[in-house]
Amino acid sequence: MIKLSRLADYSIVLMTQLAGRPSTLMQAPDLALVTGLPVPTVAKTMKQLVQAGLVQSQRGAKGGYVLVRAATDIPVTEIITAVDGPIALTDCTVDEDGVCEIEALCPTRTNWRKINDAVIGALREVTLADMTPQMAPFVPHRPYVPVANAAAGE
Amino acid sequence: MIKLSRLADYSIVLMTQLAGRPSTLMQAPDLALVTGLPVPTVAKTMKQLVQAGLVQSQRGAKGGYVLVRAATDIPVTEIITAVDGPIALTDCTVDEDGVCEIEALCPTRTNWRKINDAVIGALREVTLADMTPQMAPFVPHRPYVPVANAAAGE
DNA sequence: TCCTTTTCAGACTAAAACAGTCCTATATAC
DNA sequence: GTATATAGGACTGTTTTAGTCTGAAAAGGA
Repeated sequence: MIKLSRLADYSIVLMTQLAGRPSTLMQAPDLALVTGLPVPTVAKTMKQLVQAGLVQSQRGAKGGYVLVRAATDIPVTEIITAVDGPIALTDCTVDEDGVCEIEALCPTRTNWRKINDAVIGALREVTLADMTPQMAPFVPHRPYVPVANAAAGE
Repeated sequence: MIKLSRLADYSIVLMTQLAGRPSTLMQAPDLALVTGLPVPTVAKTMKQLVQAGLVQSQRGAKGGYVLVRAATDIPVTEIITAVDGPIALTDCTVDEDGVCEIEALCPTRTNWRKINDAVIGALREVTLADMTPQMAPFVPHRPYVPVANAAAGE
């Protein structure tokens, strides 16, 4: 079914949120609120994006996340790779010298690489900016209420 | 990591074997021998290729499998789809009307479809013939020995 | 300086997807 | 009629993945 992981999907959505509000520090709970994703999942994903150097983080009070580069400079391949690892349709295409145990019987290896490159090429054409259409004008201040209190308040 | 399933990979390998010996009836054990794959796995994969109409099967003694069309007429997408189902990078791209629960918050859906089409386009360029380079000239008659006997023979 | 807020790092658990195997039924050739 | 092959489906074990949780580190403000 050739699909990318759900986390990679999330990461694109999160990145578009950051892209829609350039130079605005957004915190994990904010992003969770805006995207509808659970906070821990957002945190986990953002972690990976920071490590990949796509997002800059600021710790501590008034912390949050910002894009490092402009959205037009970020191909979606880079986001996907950051979360899912290198794009490789088959195991053959991962290493130069195949670890493929049936390599001798698999004359299609070089052709796989061609296909792989074609897919990567198709993905590299698209930037984060292309994925960021109309966007809500600003970050709503979040009416964040701890669950326990919220339940008690009802 | 955007990868196709191992079964899809196998199916390409198996198809190239059939493509290399046009109009030759090959049996599951033969294909297993040539590819190095276990027989049950070959059988399972061939089953799906037959159902997809890519391969014709003949039951009974002297049975086996043949390609229905010429290798040049079979895009790899079709093989992959037969085994893995439709190519869909995200769940968004599967249906027309999204079943996506965060659809309202996901303005990237149409853009995903563009990316998806780009990938499919890249894959459609490649036919089975492109994946079938040099091939062993004929089907070796198989020196098939049941495992038990083989062990006893050693 | 201390306390609060927020990210960082890693481990852990549960669930889903997948590969692979096996058994029985059906069709064909001799 | 018997031997040989595929067809169809169910089943199991493994791997991958999603998601959660806990403690540590860093920054801001009182």
